[in-house]
Amino acid sequence: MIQAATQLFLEQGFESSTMDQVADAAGVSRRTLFRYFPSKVDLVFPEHERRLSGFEEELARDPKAPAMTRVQRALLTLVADCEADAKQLLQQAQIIAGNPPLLAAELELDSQWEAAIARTLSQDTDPIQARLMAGALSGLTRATLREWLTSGTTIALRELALHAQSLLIPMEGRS
Amino acid sequence: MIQAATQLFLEQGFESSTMDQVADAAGVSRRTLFRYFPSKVDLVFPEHERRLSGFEEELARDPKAPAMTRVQRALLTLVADCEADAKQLLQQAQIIAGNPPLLAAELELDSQWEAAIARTLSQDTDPIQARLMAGALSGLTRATLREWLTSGTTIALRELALHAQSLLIPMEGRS
DNA sequence: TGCCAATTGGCACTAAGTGCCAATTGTGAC
DNA sequence: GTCACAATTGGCACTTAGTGCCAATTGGCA
Repeated sequence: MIQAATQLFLEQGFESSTMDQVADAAGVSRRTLFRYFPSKVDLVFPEHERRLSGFEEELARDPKAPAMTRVQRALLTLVADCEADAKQLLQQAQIIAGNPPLLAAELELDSQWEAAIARTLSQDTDPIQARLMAGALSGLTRATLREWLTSGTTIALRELALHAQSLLIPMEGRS
Repeated sequence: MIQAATQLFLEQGFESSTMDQVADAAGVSRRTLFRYFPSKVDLVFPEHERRLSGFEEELARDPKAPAMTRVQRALLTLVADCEADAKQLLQQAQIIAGNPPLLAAELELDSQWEAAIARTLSQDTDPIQARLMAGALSGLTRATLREWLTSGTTIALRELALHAQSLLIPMEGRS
């Protein structure tokens, strides 16, 4: 279904494709389509849940290390995960481009990273401070991924992410 | 219309209030309501446009000063503007609470600040760096405002905003 | 083959949002 | 006052996302 939807969205845009069309293209009834994807936007972010739980696993790993270190590591893993799906994410970006509701949906999904980061950082520090840092880190990472995507995924994502982190955590272990 | 809508949303929730009800309560036809507020969510963020243009004016003022200084100043002005509307923003937060589509809409509006910041910072620095910093700053400010709102607007917003900025721009003129 | 559970499909319904045109209201000229 | 004109408002019909309900189909298994 995702494949059919993606193709349709790329061909004629997200707004102008109806769920009827997607259902037809996927060879399934409209009702069934809605059972798998409760909303139309869910068709655009199929990998999100998997990526988020991978991110949270990485945050939980090695719990004796400082929270900030784990967060940095998890963000780098997340970014590497995105890099592996470059092609799909580029398509996704193309579908989203200039579509306010989709953009909004993406931001909301991103904010789940922020919440996970905040939870992790709270283990080591004052919760307020933790949430502020989480806001900055997720904003930074969002911007990093956006740069990477608008470059057509040509720039070195990991290097950019490291650079971004250095803006917030001035001096830290570089390899 | 906004008043009628706000009251309805607070009483029975955003989802379960229909545009028909809002139109009735506002003493206007459904069609007219949609002319003033093209979408239901627009009823929840009536001050956004005004606040955004105030923010952009502030960014443009005193153009000879360093871009980062202007951004910091504009964010403090924005925050002060929010503080002046505390009551309304608290209601807004209550309406939004736990409502994914509204949350998403809010994030999308916030991302316009980010874009404005990025444009301003680009005047002084490398655009990529500018957009990364804009992501961090807007994430930080979003988190700051969220803290303030979840505290019931009891904490000192300006102080928290200054503290937040100090996370990203370690040492800078404090008053 | 017959039974049971799970998946799928059909149908009717609500509600957001839009286009179109008629009705109403306001405004200035005379 | 009233006529003409423009702008605002309202009514209506339509599309589409999303949901609830129940019947039909499918798949596994004794």
